[in-house]
Amino acid sequence: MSGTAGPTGQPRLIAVVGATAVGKSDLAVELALKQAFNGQSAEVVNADSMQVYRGMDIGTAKLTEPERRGVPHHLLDVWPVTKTATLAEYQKHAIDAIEGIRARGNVPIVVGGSGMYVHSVVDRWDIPGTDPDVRSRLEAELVSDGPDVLHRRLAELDPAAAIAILPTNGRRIVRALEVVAIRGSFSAQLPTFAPKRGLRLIGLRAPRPVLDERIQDRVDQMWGAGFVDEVRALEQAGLRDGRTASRALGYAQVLRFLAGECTEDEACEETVRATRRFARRQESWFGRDPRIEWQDA
RNA sequence: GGGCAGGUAGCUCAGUUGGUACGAGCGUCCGCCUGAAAAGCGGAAGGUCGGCGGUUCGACCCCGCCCCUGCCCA
Repeated sequence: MSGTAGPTGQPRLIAVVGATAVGKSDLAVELALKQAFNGQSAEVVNADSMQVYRGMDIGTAKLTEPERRGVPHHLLDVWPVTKTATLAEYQKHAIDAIEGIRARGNVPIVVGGSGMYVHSVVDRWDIPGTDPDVRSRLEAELVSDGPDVLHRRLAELDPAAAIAILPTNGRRIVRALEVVAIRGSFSAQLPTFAPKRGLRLIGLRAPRPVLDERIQDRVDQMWGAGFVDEVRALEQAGLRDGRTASRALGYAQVLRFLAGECTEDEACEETVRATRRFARRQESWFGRDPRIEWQDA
C-alpha cells in the first residue's frame, strides 16, 4: 500500500467537488458511511476556503455536529477570522491530515468547492515560496509602471506564462515574475491534471436553474437562521480586519449592511447574485479537470 | 372626464437640438486562474428606441391619433 490503491482496490483518496450548494458535504458523509460498511473507515478533510474559519457556520453552510453523523471532519474551524489564508499553509495542514488518516488505516475524503485548495492537495503542488524583497519591488513597479510593462517582461522571461496570464491582471503578473525570480520559470511550476492512480474525483452537479434555486433557498435559510447575528458577532471578533474572511460571500455583504452602506434586503439579494456568479466560476474551474467523474445531484 | 411624467438591451436607466443606437450598471453566456481563490481577471451575445399614420431626402428623436404605466385634478 505504497503509492497506489489500497489493499482491497479501494481508492487511496476520494475527493468530492462541485459548485456551492449542490450537496457536496452531505455526499461526503454518505460516502464515508458507505466506506465504513466496507470495513474501512473514512474521514473527511475540508477543502473549503471559508469553512476553515471558526465561527463562520451559518454563512458557509458548515455541517453541524449531528449532520456529520459521527464521521470525523478535519480542517474545519482551525483559524480565527482575523487570519489571512495562504494556500501553502492550507496545503500543509491538509496533507498532514491525510497522512494522519492513512496512518489510522482510514480513507481520506477531501470535500470542498475551493478549486485551488482541492488541486493543491490532490496534485500536491510544489508551491514556490515568496520572497518579500522581490515581491515588494515588483508591487512597487506595478504601481509605478502599470501591468503592461511587467507583462511584457514576463513575455520575455516566460512566454508560456505570459500567454496564460492576461496583461491586465497585475496581481498574477507579479506573482509569476516573483516565481520566475525564485525558480527561473513560472510555467514549469504549473500543475497539470495528470491521471493519478488511487484517486477518485467525484464531481457533483445540477442544472443551472436548479442550482440557482438552491442558492436562493440556501441564502433565505441563512437569513432565517440568524446569519446577520453571526456576522455581527464575528465583527466583534475582528472579521472586518480579516483579509480573507471578510471577503467571504454573504459576510462581505452583511458587513456592508452593518456599516450602513446598503439595506439588509440589498445585502441579501447581492449575496444571492454573488453566490451564483461564484458557482459559475466553480463550474468553469472544475470543468477543466478531465479526471472528474460527474454525477447529478 | 381632464392634467402631468414616462414608455430605449432580460431588469434599472442614460442618450441623440432629425442623418446608420457611442450607451452604462445589473443579469445572461463563455473563458482564464499558483502563497487573499467564496478572491482576482478577460471576452461575447442581447435593442424593428410602446403601436399606427403623417411631415421629411432621411425620424428613436418633429406632428396627430391610439395603447400601456405612475402621479395629480375632477
